[in-house]
Amino acid sequence: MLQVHEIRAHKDAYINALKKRGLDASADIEAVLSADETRRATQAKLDETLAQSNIFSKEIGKLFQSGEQQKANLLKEKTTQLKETSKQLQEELNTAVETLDNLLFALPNIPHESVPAGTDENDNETVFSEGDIPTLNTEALPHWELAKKYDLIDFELGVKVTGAGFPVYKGKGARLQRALISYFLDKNTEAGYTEYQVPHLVNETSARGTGQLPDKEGQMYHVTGDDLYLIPTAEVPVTNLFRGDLLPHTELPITCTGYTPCFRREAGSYGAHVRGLNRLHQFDKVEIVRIEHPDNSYNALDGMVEHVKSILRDLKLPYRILRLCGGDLGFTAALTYDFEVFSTAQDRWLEISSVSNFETFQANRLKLRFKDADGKNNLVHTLNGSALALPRVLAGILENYQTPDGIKIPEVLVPYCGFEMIS
RNA sequence: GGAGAAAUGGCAGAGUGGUCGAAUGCGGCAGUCUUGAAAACUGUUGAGGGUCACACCUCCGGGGGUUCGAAUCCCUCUUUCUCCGCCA
Repeated sequence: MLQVHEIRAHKDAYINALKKRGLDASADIEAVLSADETRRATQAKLDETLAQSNIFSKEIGKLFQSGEQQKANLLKEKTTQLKETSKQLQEELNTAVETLDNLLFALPNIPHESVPAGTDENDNETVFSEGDIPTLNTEALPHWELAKKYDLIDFELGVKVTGAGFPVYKGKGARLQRALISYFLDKNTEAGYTEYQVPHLVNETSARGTGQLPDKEGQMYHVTGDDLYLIPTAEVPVTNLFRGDLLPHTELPITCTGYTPCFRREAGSYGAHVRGLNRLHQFDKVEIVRIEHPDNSYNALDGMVEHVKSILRDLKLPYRILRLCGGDLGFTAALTYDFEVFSTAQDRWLEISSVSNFETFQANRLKLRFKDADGKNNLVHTLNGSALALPRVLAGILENYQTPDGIKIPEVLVPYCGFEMIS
């Protein structure tokens, strides 16, 4: 959520920045400012009324103590009107706050200056690429066929037990997946991230805190019986660990990693590109989260990018890094780098990580602040990224490492797998 | 699931209708003393809104109510603890 007082101070800058998202927000911004105006005016009136009635109450108290009952009763009558007024003003204030909040909730984060203009994924900017794309022979198979051939993943069984998009991993497929999770967690821990195991269901407040609500209401599985949401990413529970905190600046940065399954309804996104592991309702992901001093957040973002690079180098997968354009940027992000692995057999790029700086957008909702060296309280910057998302990495490995004799296991994973080859 | 107890500032812990944003202790910060440190002493030390700055307003788990006035009384929800039952 954007900060009102910032919008008040830099109205035009906000309108301009949002244009990069293809959004003409001038009317919305005006609405915010006028709602804010109303809120403050109402607040001031209410405060005045309460101040007056506080004065009366104190006087009445004194009168009672000195035994001047009659005078006290006289004053009491005076307060009835004030009570009525303050009750009314309180209601007005509540609606004013609600109006303002709803307007603010609807506004996305403002893009960082380096975000390229653009409307969709075609306008994303490739900023880096690395790794050789293997030349496969003509019998090369896409991963869903390899999965079947070597009995690694059973999609039909998942349909039977739950439904489409809930694959069942088995044998060496399950083992390879577990190996990847362990390897990612170890790698992240070595880089200084503290490992967490967190709940896979979150309450509404948490989902609002990181911005999944109200923006992505339909994307999450909602457990209505207990009013909880299945997490779409570990970002939600992990970041919310710190919701409401006021951290000493000496504790920054806070760095976390965690493995969780992720649940996404993916409503309406069926089609040609969702075969196999490409798009699932349940998948595994290892996430990294950083809580940073605002002055350091972009350094930290670069560091996260380098970290993810090193994982992909370890795995020897060909990949590229995109800087998302304004139109493709997520609601809460100021700057996002997407990592894509080239899937040779499918001849297309698969997104396997998304690394973002949210600046104060989440922190504002989370009320997550730090106390600066001079004793002032400020919002932190939050960042997160996948390191990494499992299914498409698995797809990339299966497809790029296939040989006529079977699938080779990337060297770094052999100790975790306990085998070198799937055949 | 049943019965009972509790929730107060960074922590511990007083406060049962007015002068309480809240005693006291610990911790934190600043100072005195000291070559420096410790100890001792002195001062200071919650958050949000609002204002140019003050004033002022709000907050004692959340929400609602009684009252001129609520940390304190009532209702409700949540959480924690103890006991019982059940159980990976």
